[in-house]
Amino acid sequence: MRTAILVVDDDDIFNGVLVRAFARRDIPARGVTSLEEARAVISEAAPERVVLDLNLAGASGLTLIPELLAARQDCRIVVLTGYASIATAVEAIKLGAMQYLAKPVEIDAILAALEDATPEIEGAIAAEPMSVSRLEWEHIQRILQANEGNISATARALQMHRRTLQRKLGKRPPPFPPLAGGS
Amino acid sequence: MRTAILVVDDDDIFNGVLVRAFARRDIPARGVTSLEEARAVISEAAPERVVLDLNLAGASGLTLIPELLAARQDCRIVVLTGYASIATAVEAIKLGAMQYLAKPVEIDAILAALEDATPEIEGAIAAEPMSVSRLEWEHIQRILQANEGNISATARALQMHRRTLQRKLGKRPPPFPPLAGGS
DNA sequence: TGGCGCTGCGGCATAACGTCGCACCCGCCT
DNA sequence: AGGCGGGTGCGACGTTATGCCGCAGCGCCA
Repeated sequence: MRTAILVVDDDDIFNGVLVRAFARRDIPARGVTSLEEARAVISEAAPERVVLDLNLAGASGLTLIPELLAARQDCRIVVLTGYASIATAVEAIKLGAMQYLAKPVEIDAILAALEDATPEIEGAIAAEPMSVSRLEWEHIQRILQANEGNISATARALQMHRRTLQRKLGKRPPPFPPLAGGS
Repeated sequence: MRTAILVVDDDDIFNGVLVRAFARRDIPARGVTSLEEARAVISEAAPERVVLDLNLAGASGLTLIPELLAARQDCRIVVLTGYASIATAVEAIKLGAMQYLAKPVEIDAILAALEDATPEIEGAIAAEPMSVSRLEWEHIQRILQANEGNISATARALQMHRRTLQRKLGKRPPPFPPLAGGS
């Protein structure tokens, strides 16, 4: 028997929507909204399937991936975030996540990613180049990643004013030109 | 002894820039511009380090990743593309690439990704990343080039207002970052 | 306990941007 | 010829974003 799907997302509303959507499909699911709660659930009964949000009240959900896999090797993790960036996507997959999806996304895509381990190799290549704003966002995320989330250090590396970086980070990422949920 | 870095990119100019940049650092490198050439090199002497572009004259460089790893398990692959997307990034990492970077990118970032087997972040930070303005400028030039100098078309592709593009083009290029050959 | 660095945020002057409009040129079609 | 569509350059104006101050809170460490 499979354990319930663990939904980790600090957005109460979205979290609820997900859990109920799973419930409607007779899939047991449990939602938590913080790293602490998540850890508690893990130590209690390591989940087999997890939907993980990256922005958990400032903390990065990324850190949870190794813990999940340590608790259960065959744990299937799908990362789901409203602030999708290539940098964090690469990191998440490297850490062992199965899939990385950008919100908004349909429940079915999440389920598919959770169930389906087969990646289609013949991934289509994007037709359009990134917009300048998107490129900037990706670049910032990458450097921020390299600096372990240190905003001041990132601002210095980017030769950008710290205040400006803060403001940029506070905003939503620019729309991604090509496909998102695909795969 | 390490084999030369294999650069797979159908953009002759960028390919040349990369190979020369490596040469300037006394790093042996060999550039090829097609999947066929790449396969030839692989069967001849499986490279240890590879810089792989995704858009190879229509074909996806993604397919080369399994082949490279089959030829040499410890092959280090860095995917580099001008048409980055989260979907292909996820795919590339799943297939075994070490890093996924969006053009334009600094040579140092490529080298750092190639060398850094361990997530030792310190090394990566050492090299200064491009400033956002410089990154933007490089990107604009690239797309402008692709559109044969057509400003209106470039503005559309970049989802930027034509007036804004004009103003940006009218200004001098942003302060020079660390990057070598102007690509 | 004070110093140091990171963080978040308010405020303000200035620069950049989005948007509209205009004139001009060029190639094409009828 | 005239009309039409597309590209280019540029002025003007209101709206945003940015650079740069400053302040307070927090964790860290000698």
